[in-house]
Amino acid sequence: MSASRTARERARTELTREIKEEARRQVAAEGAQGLSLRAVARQLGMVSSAVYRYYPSRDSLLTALIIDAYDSLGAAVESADAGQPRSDFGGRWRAICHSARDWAVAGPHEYALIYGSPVPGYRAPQETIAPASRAGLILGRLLADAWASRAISAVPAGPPMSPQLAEQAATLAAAIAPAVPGPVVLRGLIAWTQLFGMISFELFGQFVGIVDPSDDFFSHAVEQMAGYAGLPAVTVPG
Amino acid sequence: MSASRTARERARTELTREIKEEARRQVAAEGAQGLSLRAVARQLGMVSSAVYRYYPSRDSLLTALIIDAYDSLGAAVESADAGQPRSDFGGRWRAICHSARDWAVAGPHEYALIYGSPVPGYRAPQETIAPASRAGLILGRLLADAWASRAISAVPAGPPMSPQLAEQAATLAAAIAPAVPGPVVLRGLIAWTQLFGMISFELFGQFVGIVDPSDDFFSHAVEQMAGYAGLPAVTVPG
DNA sequence: TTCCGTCAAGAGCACTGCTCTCGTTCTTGA
DNA sequence: TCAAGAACGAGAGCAGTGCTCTTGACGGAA
Repeated sequence: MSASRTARERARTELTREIKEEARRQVAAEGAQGLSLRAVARQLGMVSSAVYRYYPSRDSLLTALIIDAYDSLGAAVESADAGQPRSDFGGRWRAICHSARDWAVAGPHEYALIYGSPVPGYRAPQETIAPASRAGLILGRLLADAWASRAISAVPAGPPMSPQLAEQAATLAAAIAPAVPGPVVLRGLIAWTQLFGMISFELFGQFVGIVDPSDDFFSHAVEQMAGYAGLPAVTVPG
Repeated sequence: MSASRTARERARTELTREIKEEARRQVAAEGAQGLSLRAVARQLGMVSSAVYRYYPSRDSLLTALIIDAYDSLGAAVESADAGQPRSDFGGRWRAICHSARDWAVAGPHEYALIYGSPVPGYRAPQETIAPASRAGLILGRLLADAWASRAISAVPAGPPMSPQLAEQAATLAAAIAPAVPGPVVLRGLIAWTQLFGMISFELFGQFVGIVDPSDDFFSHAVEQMAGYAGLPAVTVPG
């Protein structure tokens, strides 16, 4: 009842953390498939049923790991973005892309956890959507900054948008990049899907025998998509 | 000894096929995780150990399904491409993209099988790489046709390629799109990764609350990437 | 001190992939 | 034609899984 919690509460939060960390180790080593509650319990010197006092099911433990993974990626992207001059929009875009890829390559199983195929009967719970959008928010802020300082000025010509798509783009802009026109936001989203398509292809083996290693291709594509999204490219502005 | 095989051989190929089909049903319904050799055996009225006479392991059965999935996707893309006038390069690109997406949406679990995270300790065997490249070959042929008929003429300006990337692009061009310059092939590959990034995002729930439904966004992005890759867009040529 | 809630432990259920053995059946070569 | 041998289905069994239930001990609050 004092300022510090009771011994029981401290033990509880401590064990909850230890279980999650051991689970993360297993996922990092073997993938989500290799996560076994019994193995976690064994490693921690407890019996399997005891783990259920802390996580009601295997899925809930997996959800905790998913949230952590989203957060970890978001933090990596955030710090990469923050490491660039705020007005160097091309540099920020490159930093964002490369930090996402580096994060994924460093922990492919954790990447697969969030951007791979969803696990069996798993449905993303509500608690995951906020952390999931964290990385995307950085891109939105970059677009907003670039637009506000007129680094992106001309609304690109392109095929006309359907009313539904225009509304979706407006809603998305309002959520992550206020005042940025729909077409610009859409270009950003297209570049975003290209980025993660590329990371997935690399990590899931689709580039083997095509572009392997794919470092140079990645950098090249990031540069190309910067230009496509209206952000200044590295040397050749057009 | 006659022209037709023995009864045993016929029974064997028949049962092999039935096992695979039942397995495909299970994967389509529950995902790869839900594939159980015992359940397959039960459904076919045999004992579980008998299945091992036909597929030496669960992974080998999964590999057979993966090959079939690649082939099925390849066939869908091929027929969509063939359904367009050979010189309508924009139409062929759109048909390829939409057929790939339609195929994926119709069987999301089969899509996840080949473009999702690889299963546990699974390493893609040699037999999968040929079927895996089938869909990509169609894109290569499209690029080659478009280039040969000068529908793509100007080699796009862009950031310089590293020697390694240039060599990779040349090798790739030689394999799937002879005579097409590296930068054009690279643009095609970037558009290709964007396409599958988009399909994965849609199927794996990353578009929920962003662009949902994503039909219009998909069509829009396909159009944009057509322009990016140098293929004629639907109405606005620039 | 009493007493209730939390806890670890263990047994147990239903399931999995996979292996081994045991008869039976089909195929092939002499 | 007939026997050797390969292929086959059936069953038991092993080691592992997620999860549930009960039991008994312990800690913290009244």
